[in-house]
Parts: sequence; C-alpha cells; structure tokens
Amino acid sequence: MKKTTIYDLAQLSGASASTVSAALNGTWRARRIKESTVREIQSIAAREGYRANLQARGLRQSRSGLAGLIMPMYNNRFFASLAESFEVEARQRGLCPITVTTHRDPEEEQRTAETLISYAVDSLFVAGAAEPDAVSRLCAKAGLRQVNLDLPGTLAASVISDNFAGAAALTEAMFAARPGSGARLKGRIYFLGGRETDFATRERIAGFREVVTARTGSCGSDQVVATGYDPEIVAREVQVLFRDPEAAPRALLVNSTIAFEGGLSFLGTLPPPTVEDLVLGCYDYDPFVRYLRFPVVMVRQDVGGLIREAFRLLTSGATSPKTVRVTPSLVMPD
Amino acid sequence: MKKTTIYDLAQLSGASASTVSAALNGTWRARRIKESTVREIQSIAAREGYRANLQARGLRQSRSGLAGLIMPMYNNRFFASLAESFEVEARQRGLCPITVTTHRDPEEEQRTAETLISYAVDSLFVAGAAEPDAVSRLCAKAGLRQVNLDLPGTLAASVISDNFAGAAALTEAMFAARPGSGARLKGRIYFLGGRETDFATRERIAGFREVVTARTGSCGSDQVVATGYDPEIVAREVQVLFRDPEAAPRALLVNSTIAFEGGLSFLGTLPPPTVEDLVLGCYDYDPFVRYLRFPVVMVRQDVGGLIREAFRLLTSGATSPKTVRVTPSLVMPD
DNA sequence: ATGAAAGCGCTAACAA
DNA sequence: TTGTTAGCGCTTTCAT
Repeated sequence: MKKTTIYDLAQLSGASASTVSAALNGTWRARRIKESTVREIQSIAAREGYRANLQARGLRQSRSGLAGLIMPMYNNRFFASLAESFEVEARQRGLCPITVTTHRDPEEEQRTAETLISYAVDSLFVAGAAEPDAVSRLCAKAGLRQVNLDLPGTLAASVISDNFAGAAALTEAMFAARPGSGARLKGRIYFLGGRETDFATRERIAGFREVVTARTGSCGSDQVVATGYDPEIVAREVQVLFRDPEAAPRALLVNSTIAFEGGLSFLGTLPPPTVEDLVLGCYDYDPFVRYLRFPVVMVRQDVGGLIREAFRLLTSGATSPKTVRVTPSLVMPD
Repeated sequence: MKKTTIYDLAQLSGASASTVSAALNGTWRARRIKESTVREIQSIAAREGYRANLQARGLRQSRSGLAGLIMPMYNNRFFASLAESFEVEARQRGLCPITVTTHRDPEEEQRTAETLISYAVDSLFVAGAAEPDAVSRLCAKAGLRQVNLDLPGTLAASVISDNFAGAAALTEAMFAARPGSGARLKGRIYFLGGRETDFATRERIAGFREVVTARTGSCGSDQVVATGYDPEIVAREVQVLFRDPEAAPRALLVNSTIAFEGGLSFLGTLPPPTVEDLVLGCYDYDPFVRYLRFPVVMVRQDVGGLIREAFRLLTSGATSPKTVRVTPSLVMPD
C-alpha cells in the first residue's frame, strides 16, 4: 500500500522533488516556479491521488497544523458548543482542530497535554481545567502557545465568562419576574448548587449576593447552599428549604443544569400550589428547560465569543497571563 | 526553545542514539540492552524532561498512535456519549483519541478523513456519516482500517443500534402504558419526526409498524409523519393531529429529542385535560425529559457497546462490510 | 550488549 | 527558473 510521494511525482513530471514540493504547498510563487510547471505538477498530483504526508511536513517544520482543545467532557451543552465553535474557528485559520476530554482529572489532563505537545500541536486551548497552571508549565517548557478557557490560570492568558455579571443579571431578572402576582413575595431567594471552591461558582455567588443585598438590604449566608452538583444532594437541599411552608423560598437560582435536574426532581413532588409562584433561574442553558412545568430564566454563555477572543489573544502573541471576560446572555421564558 | 532529543540523551549518557531509543520505547528487552544501562538512560531522560517527538516516530513507523473519530456534532447526547466511550476505549488500547465533527456535510467529511489520513491515524471511526462509502473509499486507498458507526455503509464493517428492535420495544411499552386509565383508548398512535430517507428512521418506522399492526390489526400510512427533525415543523404537525378533538391521538412516538422539543412546544399550549391521557415516547434519551409535564418512555442507545464492538471488528482484522447490531435499552418514566 | 548508518517524506538554504 | 543537499528526530537493520 505504498503511498505516492513527491519523489514519485518528481519522476513522473521530470521535475525535482523540491520543485514538486513547492508547486504543491503554495510556496511556488515565492520560489519563482513557472506557472505552467506548477499546473503540470498539480494535475499529475491530482491524477495520482497524491496527499502530502503531514507527519513528514510537521517534522520538518517542527509544527503540525494541529490546534488542540482539552476540556472536561462532551456531554454538556456548554462544552459541546465550545468544541464546535473551536472547530469552526480553527478551520477558518487553516488548522486541523483536535479535541480531547479529560474528565477534570489533573493527571489525565497533563498526560493529554504532553501527548498533544509531542504531536507538535501549534496551539493549545485548555477549557475548564482542573489544574490549568500545571498544563501551562508543560506548554511553556515546550514553547507552545496556550490559553485557558472558562477557568482562568495564573501562568497563561485566560478567557472566561463574566460570571459575576451573568449571575447579577440573572438575579435581577428573577427579582423582576412576575411583578403582577403577589402570592408569596415574602419568601427569600436562594442560590443552589456548585462548590464555593470553584472559581466560577465563587464569582456567581458574589454577583448573586450583590444584587440580593441591593434589593433586600441583606443576604444571609444560609441563602447560598453550595454543596456540589450532584442532583440527588441538590434535591435533598431543596427539600430542606421547603420543610417549613411558612418560610418557603420565593425564588431559587440553581447553578448548572445538572444541579437543576436535582432541584426539579424534588419540586415535582410538591403540590402545584406550593410552587406556583416560585421564581426559578438556572445558570446554564438547556432547551428542554423551556418546556418544564415552571418558567425558568437561564444564562447562556457566549461560546463563540470566548473562542474568538482566545484565538485573538494567541495570535496577538500576548504572553501576559491576563484574564479577559466575555459577557453571557439571559434567556427569558416565553 | 530546543527540545531534548535522543541525541542529547546519548551525549549525556555516553550511549548511542539507538540504545537510547530502545531504552525509552520499550524495545530494549528485545535488543538485549543491559537493564542497568536502561535505568541510567531513563533517569537521565526523566531529569531532562525528555518527550519523544511523536511526529518523527510516526514518520519512521508510518503510523501515528492516533485513533480518529469523525461524527456530525458534539451537541447531542448520543454523539457526545459516543465520543466519550471512544476516548476511553482508545486510551485503553494505547491510542491517542482525536475527534472531529463535520455537521453531516459530505465535503467536510471527506476533507476531514483525508486530513486524518495524512496524519497517519491508525484507525478511523466514522459515525453518522452523510456518505460513509466515500470515506471508506479514501481509507481503502490509504490502506487504513475503518469502521462505520450508527449509520452503515456498504464498503466497510458497520456497527449500528438495532433500530428496529428499539422502536418495536418502545412501541410495545407505549401500548402497555397506563393500562388502568380508560380515558381515550380509542385514539391512534403516531410516529413523528425524522426523514424516511434516513436509514435509522426507516428501520424505526418498520419496528413501529410491525408492533402497531400486531396490536391494532393495521397501521395507516398517515400514522407515520416523517417530515424532518425541525422542532417548528414537528410542532405544526402535532397541531394538525390535534385539530379534531374527536380524532386526537392516543399516543405519539417522537423520533429524536430535537423533534420531541417541537412536539412539546405545541402540547404545552393545549389545555391539560386534552393531553392528560396521551402516551408519549421518544426515540432518544435526555434526562430532562423525565421531569416534563407528561411521563415519557425513552430509548437509550448502548454507546459503550457500539464502540467496543467496533474496536473488536477492527482488531479482528475483519474486512468484510458486514453490519453488527447492538440492542438499545428502554428508559421508563418514574 | 551496543554502535553506525540509512532512511521515513518533506522543506529550505544554497547553488546554478 | 530549477536542482542539489542537508537535515527534522526517530527506528531498525546490520555490524561488531
């Protein structure tokens, strides 16, 4: 199964290998190769079904034409969209996008980064990393341009969603919701899900607190229940909040659709009147959420904006570990 | 930013490049290199932070250690899970998984296949391809092992879900649903969404028809409404079905969550009693669907099984274009 | 038990 | 306008 090489084409065309190479890789103009020669070679190449060996080219040029994206998982609307945007933007820049997931496992993350570096990827995007700085160190050692996404690091430039602004806007929208209904305006608003140790969650909680304090004069520490993303645990937390009907929440802001799923599984068991005037918000986006029993305000991140900004940072050659924030948008219920 | 090579290590260790190479790539046993030499070299390599240049290795061995997966998109639970299973299984086999999406665009599909071939991927998985055979031809020309997933081709082995069995089981479950309630047992069951030109949809319709005929004695051609996946169009189709309250459907089997989303957006506008006894099924899986206003039976494909079977076919060296079917499972409402 | 040398397919100086 | 040549970093005979 011998593949055609430039030497085969050189033989067939009577030109030298370097002429063939130039004719086929676009440098022929600079090398002043006669256009007729080029066309001749190109037609022979087409006839023979020639494809350049990209490993050989990469070895010679010590780059590969590959752009790598490392992220936690595909099975999540945010990351899935991020990957799609990444592919679009990478292709537009003549790069071959390759995506690998690492399940928030720092070891796997670093192993994958090293593997990609060994394949000489030209740039590396690291999204939602468990340990962005460890990856950055590997990249720095290899002289590889790298940018963090969604979760910032301290050793490379980062592009993240403006979690504070997003949470603040979401909280505002929840206060503004259902102005006509006066059923249970006395209950409080709660922030549910996520971990305070997560960077994004911390920022979102800050945005939530700011608006709650501005609106109600204070924000009790019990109004933030950040015990992780596990749907079952979130369900139990919601149950606790509704234990005393008199003190039932007025509004719930749930951090991430996965935690939201947990909240729902409990709310579904309550008698409809109890939840009727509950205002629900979700920091995340899922189309099905529009069709649930209750209206829900959602936050949708601008993945295209994140990726474009990241490419901009990379190509601008900026090396300072600055953090750029991209504003997400609100999705209101019908 | 010079990277350490085996020559650097040869210098440092006093051994030759070929000895270093063997010591580091695992072939040293076969080459009868003294174990002490090997350990010496390995420790120097570790100290220097040496990483093999995988492009060079790949060029020399004319393989890359890469396993490629081409699929339509990430933003879909089935394909996202497929990619995750693929990565797990590829890593277990010592391969570096790389995934690329092509949005059901045949041109993009072929371009991507050619690119991956040029990078000398060792095997190529092609899922839900628009034109699997075109890709197979490219792979055959390059002597590359390839397998189709989800959508079969005629030129390479294929592993697909058993759509007929899945649809039949789903339809059976829908007939069996709510045996106690006798509200509207006279209405008919409908198959909604997808295109009859799609292979999977055709198989699913066949499974649906078989069960409906067995249960009711016949299955009218108007009971299959396959006008695509567009949620808006599906919404209109559902609206038509409910125009005459007397002839309203008893059950709707919706093909894919994306089409299901459309169905929902109309059902949500109906007065609750009208839809109360409607039985809903969805050929696809989404966790949020469990929390909708109506119970829904879903079909979940066995992605792990698909991938493992595909690897088995590839490594068994089978070249015949046979099609293996993997049975999906039903997800019943709570 | 190890080293020397050739070569994978390509590109880029340098010659001509 | 084109050809010659020397590698990129690795593996792999073939010697020794």
